[in-house]
Amino acid sequence: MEDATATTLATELDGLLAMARELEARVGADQGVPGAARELCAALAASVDRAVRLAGRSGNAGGRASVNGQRRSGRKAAAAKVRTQVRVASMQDLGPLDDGLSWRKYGQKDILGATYPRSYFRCTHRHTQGCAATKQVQRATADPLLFDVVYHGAHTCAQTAVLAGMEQQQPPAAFGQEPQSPPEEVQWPAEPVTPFSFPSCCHLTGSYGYAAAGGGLGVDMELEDQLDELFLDVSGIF
DNA sequence: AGTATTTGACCCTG
DNA sequence: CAGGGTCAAATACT
Repeated sequence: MEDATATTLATELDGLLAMARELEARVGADQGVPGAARELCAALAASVDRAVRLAGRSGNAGGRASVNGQRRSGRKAAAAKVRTQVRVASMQDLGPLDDGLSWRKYGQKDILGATYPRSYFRCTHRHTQGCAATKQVQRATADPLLFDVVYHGAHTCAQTAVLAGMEQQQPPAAFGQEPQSPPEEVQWPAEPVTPFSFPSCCHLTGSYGYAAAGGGLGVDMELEDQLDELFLDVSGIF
């Protein structure tokens, strides 16, 4: 009975942890970020990490269920859903849309009630490494400059390993010790200062009301609430 | 030539 | 039944 819930929770936490690490990495790489923000991000990552441990991945919280050859037939436990709102200064697809990972657009749908269509992205290495991460990007109806980015699932590809690993205490020379050790390329756009394309044109938005979402995004999760608070907090510091 | 994007159709869920 | 998500073929771009 509670197995499904536990599994879902573990999956959610997994996604949270990934995002926390990413956020921490971003903040840590940015020189213009106040120390308080970094501290908060570090605390966030630590807290999430602790939560993950507390949850105990006794279930099969490894990741995706099973990749059947045909269509998905029993998508029971929803994958981790993490919503992020990002505002960009220009309508170009830079900054928040490029979170350091390789995304491939696989679809676009016009959403009822929304002015702008929703784009569907999935990890480029899905066929290569079985990375089941997907994300949806949609412009807010009210603010065309405001993007709603929803992450589904967690990255299992090499890029995520590097992304999460570079922020760990592991020395930069230990890159060859990835858990999965993919023989593929593990290289980035090679940003000297900011590994993440986070130029000075994008900011996390503090205004996080549902009014901007056009009613299309209804993620009823307590985790999201907490995320909202966290992002609000971080945004306030920025 | 290979890869990423676009676009329409199909299928599943609420 | 309507809306939303994914697939797959075609097209565009590098």
